[in-house]
Amino acid sequence: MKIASWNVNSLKVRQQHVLDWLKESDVDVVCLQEIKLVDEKFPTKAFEEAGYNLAVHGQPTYNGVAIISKHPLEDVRRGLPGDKSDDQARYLEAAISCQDGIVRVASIYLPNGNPVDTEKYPYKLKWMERLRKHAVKLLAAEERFVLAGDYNVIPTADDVHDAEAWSGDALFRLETRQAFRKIVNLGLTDAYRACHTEPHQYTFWDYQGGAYRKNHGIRIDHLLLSPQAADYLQGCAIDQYVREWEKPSDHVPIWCELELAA
DNA sequence: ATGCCGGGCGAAGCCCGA
Repeated sequence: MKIASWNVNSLKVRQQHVLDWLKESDVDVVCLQEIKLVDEKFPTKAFEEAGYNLAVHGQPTYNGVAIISKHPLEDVRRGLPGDKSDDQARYLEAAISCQDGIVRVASIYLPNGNPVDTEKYPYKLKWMERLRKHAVKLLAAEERFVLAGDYNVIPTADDVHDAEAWSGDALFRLETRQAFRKIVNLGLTDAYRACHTEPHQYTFWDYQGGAYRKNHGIRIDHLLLSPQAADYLQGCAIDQYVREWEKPSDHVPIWCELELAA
């Protein structure tokens, strides 16, 4: 089963990109972030006609996450537990069942957190702690799961073109990396790092200043696997070529393959 | 270079992203 994550930066603008990429990548499941749509405006028909099942947790203008799957979606959960006052659509979870078994998948759009001297940064850190607590609960079930998303976290200096320049940024500052490690160190596997050791592989390049041309990127989109899922990990890749399409998202898809039949 | 792009909203210019 191939499971992907992609921050599309507006599904309205990127709908055809997603349909084209689904066709050629042949992934089973893609977790989308920043769809920037309310549920009613989701292009349900286009994806259903292409043969996909959908779960959507939308919101006007900002945020919004979705899961698009060839296989049926069950036990859909909208929103990250732990704060009833949080109305930002950043978390969606569903169980995907195919003939070789079930994998629980979450689409995550973790808060950016900049500027760090505003309420945005503590919101990010609290959100990460809520995610950690939720991961503890998921792990207790001893199931296969993939937490896929735009984490807005640069895990190490190898995951950014200029670590010095990013040292104070909400995506890279020490507290952020510590909070991320607290999640990973519960026993999750960063699928990309489990399959690749080479540094400076990125999933995001800013639109500004020719960042893509200069390869000034960051690796912030991650697939975190439970031990039960990591046992079946066969490969992981970043589809960087999508960044060269006409009017691209600033993020590219990342996917992993679980060989469930093995 | 915390706004150089690019999107939303809505019809000009501000808010937001990373």
